[in-house]
Amino acid sequence: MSTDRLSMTLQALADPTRRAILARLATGEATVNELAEPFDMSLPAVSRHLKVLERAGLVEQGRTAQFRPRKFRPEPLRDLAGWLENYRRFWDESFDRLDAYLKELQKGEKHGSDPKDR
Amino acid sequence: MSTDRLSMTLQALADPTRRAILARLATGEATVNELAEPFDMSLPAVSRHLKVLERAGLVEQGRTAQFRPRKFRPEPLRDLAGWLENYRRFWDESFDRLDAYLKELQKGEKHGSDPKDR
DNA sequence: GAGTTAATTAACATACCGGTTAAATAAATC
DNA sequence: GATTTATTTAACCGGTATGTTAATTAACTC
Repeated sequence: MSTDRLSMTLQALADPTRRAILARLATGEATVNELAEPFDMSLPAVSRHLKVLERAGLVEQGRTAQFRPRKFRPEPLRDLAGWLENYRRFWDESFDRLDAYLKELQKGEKHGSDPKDR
Repeated sequence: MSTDRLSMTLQALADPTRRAILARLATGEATVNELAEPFDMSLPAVSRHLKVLERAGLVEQGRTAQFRPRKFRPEPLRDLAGWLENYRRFWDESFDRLDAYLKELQKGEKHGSDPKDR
């Protein structure tokens, strides 16, 4: 397997079980047992899927007592989205205007969004 | 390997050689020999990479004399981008405003963009 | 400290991936 | 029709992925 960041991310996501785990984690932290519950699969198998997601930087391991709660890390997805942008013009008809809008955002708001907006 | 569309797409993209091939094809059609040229790899190896990309629907095979020119198909990337959108809010600070803008686009322009714009 | 709960590691099996070289197929050219 | 050019298929190989069950580690609980 290729070991560059993007390849690892794509590889990690190329499995429905792992995408399901990620979707679950996007709703909040969870333990391995909780994550394994929906799947017809042994615990070690899930544990290994998690290791793949961790290697890709999509999941982070915490530690509380005998629990190792997992947490979702979106950064690799941001990078993947960035790579995908190179191809958006091939399918997105309104890409030109979207692109213009994004450039506008970037120009006028280098400081980021107002915290009270969230 | 998982055989659902999204998994196949991600699997296909999870290899730097295949991403390079795709990048090349995004600039226009090319034969297998042309595609293989930049790589330190046998022709059959490239041929098989192409088959993976084709299975994912990212590449289409043409036929002219003894040549089988390959063509880029962006649709699976559009779908992947769609999937990624579910997670954008996790990393994009300006997602709220972008989302608003996209909704605006969708509302006001159901007919698509003006052809003369392209 | 014995037992329970949470999770990983070890050992193993099967299948797939990505590369190789050699042979086969397909169409053009001499 | 023999040769050249383009490409795929076949046969093979080593490494890795994904699953299993059994054993181990780690921390809490009684």
